[in-house]
Amino acid sequence: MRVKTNNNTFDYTDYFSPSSVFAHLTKDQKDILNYETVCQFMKTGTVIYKERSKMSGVYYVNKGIVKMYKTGINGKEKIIRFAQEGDIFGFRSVLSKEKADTTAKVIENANICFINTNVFNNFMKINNNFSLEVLKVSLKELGDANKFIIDIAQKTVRERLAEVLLVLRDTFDVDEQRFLKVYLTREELGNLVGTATESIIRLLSEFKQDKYIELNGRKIKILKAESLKKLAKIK
Amino acid sequence: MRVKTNNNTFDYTDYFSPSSVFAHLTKDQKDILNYETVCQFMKTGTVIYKERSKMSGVYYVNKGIVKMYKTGINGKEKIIRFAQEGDIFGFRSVLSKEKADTTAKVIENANICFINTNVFNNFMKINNNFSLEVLKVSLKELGDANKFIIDIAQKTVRERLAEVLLVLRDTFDVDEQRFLKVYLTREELGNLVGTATESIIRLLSEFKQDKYIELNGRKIKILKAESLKKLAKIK
DNA sequence: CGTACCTTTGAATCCCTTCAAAGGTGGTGG
DNA sequence: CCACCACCTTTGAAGGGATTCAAAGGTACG
Repeated sequence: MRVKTNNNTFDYTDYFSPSSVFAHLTKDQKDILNYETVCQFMKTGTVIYKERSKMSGVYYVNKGIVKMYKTGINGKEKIIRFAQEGDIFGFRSVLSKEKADTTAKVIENANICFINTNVFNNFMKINNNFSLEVLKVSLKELGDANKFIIDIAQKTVRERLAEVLLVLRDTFDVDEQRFLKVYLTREELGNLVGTATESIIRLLSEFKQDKYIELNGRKIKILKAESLKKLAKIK
Repeated sequence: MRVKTNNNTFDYTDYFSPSSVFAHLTKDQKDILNYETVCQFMKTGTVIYKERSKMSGVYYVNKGIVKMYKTGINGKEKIIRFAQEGDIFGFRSVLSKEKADTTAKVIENANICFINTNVFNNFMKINNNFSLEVLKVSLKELGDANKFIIDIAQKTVRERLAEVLLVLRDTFDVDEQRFLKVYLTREELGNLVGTATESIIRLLSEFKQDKYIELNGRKIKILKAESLKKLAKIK
């Protein structure tokens, strides 16, 4: 893939992650993909695309973390999902030929690749294995969304926060000191759980007092996963 | 398709709706599908499959309405979506090879068809047009789910009910007297909106007093769609 | 070293749930 | 055809979880 350098030239570097959907392309198709893909460094806070914008292609996370969120009443955001190394995003809009229904924003310095709609759609058309793999990704997202709907509809904020912490651990893993490898502001946690920032703060400090978690600024360490699981009422 | 009769023999009847995903099969594939499909009358209340059951195929609604719901805390249900004439359901679990994540229950006398996993998966494998069409359906469901998540996270129950009424009208249309063509119990409306039955009752009677809607038992007529839209804060 | 943003705590308010109880409706079987 | 039972609808009242507003303290980064 082509990676933009500071002086606007290109370097040709790594291939796509073997766990990404692109692993299911043929050798020739991978070559085309690598040639057609343009990657770019983006620092935390960069907006990749906005809700209701027209999409001209799909994105691939080569490195870093991106949050996808929808803006609701009073400009309050709801984080729908994250994309990290090896994930693609933006394909829902491209495939359904609709405008973006979320905003994508970098929350950890990232290297983001862009794949043109034509290139992507062509792969979808000519490579059934590939399109089935993309289908799998969207089914996974659909399953997650369904699960979240019942959680937010029926669980308390406390239960949802406990569950979100466990999900974050499974999604982003932990570092050597067992801190979650994703650093969210209290507000972002609220936007993820679907509650007010203040509620997150109160509950986090409650979890800390109960020794379920350890806090260090935005870094969170889960101490008692089992207790959180019970609290979250996870079956 | 084969339709089971009372004395356990089969009648061969109608083809699939031209608006269904199966319209994208080839003539030969349609013949196979029609031969392999078994349809059956099911009356209101019939459970087609339960959450966590192993799926052996996908379903097609030839007639009637089916609700898909998840059971949460205290056995309280959350309706995730409906399937009506021409819709397929159960494919998420079949394709992702997972157990069902919802229960499917008939809420209006229905004729439901069953298509074996092998048959369905084979079509997915050999007919790219077809699999892209199934992808489209799941993308639609994903878009709806994402939209619902922000609604339930940020809107009040009143706003959500107003929106749900409008969505029901768009989904099921109205009869000659302009009543919604779907009859839900107050409890089901609650399970759809994500609130208590009593809240639905209070709000419906409020909407009625405000002349936004007309009620006749379970039949609902929307009188002022624009007012409901404004109330629902729909962009 | 100052500004912008994030975090924390307190207090008041409210939307919604829950519990309880009564009234209504529809369908089934005698 | 009517009675009875199961289920659904309605209304009232109390209680609580969560939001909102406000204000102060903390932190990071240019």
